[in-house]
Amino acid sequence: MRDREETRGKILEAVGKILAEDGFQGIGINNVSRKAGVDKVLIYRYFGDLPGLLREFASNGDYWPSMKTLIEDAENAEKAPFPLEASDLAIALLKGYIRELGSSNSAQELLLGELISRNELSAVSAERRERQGADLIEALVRTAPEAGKIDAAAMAALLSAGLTYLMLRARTSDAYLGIDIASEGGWIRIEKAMEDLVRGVFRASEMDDEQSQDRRPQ
Amino acid sequence: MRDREETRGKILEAVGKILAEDGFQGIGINNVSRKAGVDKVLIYRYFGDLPGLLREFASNGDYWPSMKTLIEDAENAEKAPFPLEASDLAIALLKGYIRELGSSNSAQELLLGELISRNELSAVSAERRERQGADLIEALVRTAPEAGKIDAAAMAALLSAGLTYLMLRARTSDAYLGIDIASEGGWIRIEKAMEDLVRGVFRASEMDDEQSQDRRPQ
DNA sequence: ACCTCCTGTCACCGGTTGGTGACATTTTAA
DNA sequence: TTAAAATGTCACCAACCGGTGACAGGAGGT
Repeated sequence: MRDREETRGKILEAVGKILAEDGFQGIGINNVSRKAGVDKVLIYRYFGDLPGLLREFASNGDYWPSMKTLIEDAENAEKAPFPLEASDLAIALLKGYIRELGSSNSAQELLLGELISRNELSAVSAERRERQGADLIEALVRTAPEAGKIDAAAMAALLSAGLTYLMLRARTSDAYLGIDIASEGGWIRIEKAMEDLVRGVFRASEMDDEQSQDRRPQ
Repeated sequence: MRDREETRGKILEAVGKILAEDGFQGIGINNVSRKAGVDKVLIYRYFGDLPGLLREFASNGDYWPSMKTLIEDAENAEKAPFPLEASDLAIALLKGYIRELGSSNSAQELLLGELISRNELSAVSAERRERQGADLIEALVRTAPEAGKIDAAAMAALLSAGLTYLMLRARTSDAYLGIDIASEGGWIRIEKAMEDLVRGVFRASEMDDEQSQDRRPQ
């Protein structure tokens, strides 16, 4: 009742809870204070204003699933019987991304919020994820150098963007372009399509190598 | 001043204007009435309530760029010197989609609105576009039957979803996964990546054909 | 001329938003 | 013990939201 840090904690906790339950748009001074069981004037005292609260939440909260485990999982899988091809690694990363994103409502809300408006929370979270994404690409090219021949970043961007959109879309629609994105079966089709696209582009790049230059590296 | 139809027209027109200028979230009774120069009570009289207004607007307005011209353009291009491959047609369609979507702020707002919430407007527009999308896939498979061997719908869904997300994302962010989606150069990379992915998967599907069965159709 | 219906105008409702000033209580330091 | 500073409480603000009731004026039909 008289502990500043505890009160601050309850407020930040409430922000996280609202983000996960009510969604990004539910985050407001009145709603947060109500959910935290705290007078809203304390929010102003401790965080300045709403943007300040969001800024604080963005830099402290662990609202985004760790991409580190995603990379580690994929790199561990690389130590499988025979070395994975770049395509396998890329596919593993993208499938991991689907899994992580699909299981975190907060992450989905955050991504949605980033689309809707620029604000303190979305700016910080976007910037943080941007860094993680760069790490991901870097990890891909590092462990599978042949991925460097193609514009892996642009393809990863396009495919992960597609997966992201379909994930967000499934929240309000059942179908997209005839695909039943609300069902398990629809997502199996999407994963398969993603897999075929990735494999196809790597195989095509190999073919081009054989045609254009006779000696192949390694 | 005493013409019901004219007033109705001004109201619907204002909805379209708000959609294009202020965005989806700006559509509200008070805002519409202000923009239309009409007392808001008339909106209630002529359209019932806000959902009713949106329903009316959704079924009358031409807020979505015509996909028909998109298909026709692609099919006319098919009458080029030598018949286009399925991959060329698919790429042409997707590039057309980028062009159409990129030039229509209303369309972008509508897509954003569909992500945010289910309401009368987003429901109708989503359903209408769903039909157009099915036409698109149908046109693709019709003019290029070899596309039927792969899950063209799932791939089209994934790729167009990716393009859509990046387009919406560019409204609030400058970069995505290191790609500068706010610049022309970034979009050239994205288009190129999309092209490589599509070509790759078609070529891979041809290779599989040659391996699995010796006689190829046509 | 009368009455009715339709169009348009205006003031108002309860509820929400982000934000502030004044004050009581508690904790801490001198 | 006393004074200052931090913490918590409450009432209030203007601006907005979607929605409604009452009323004025004009048009058409009888």
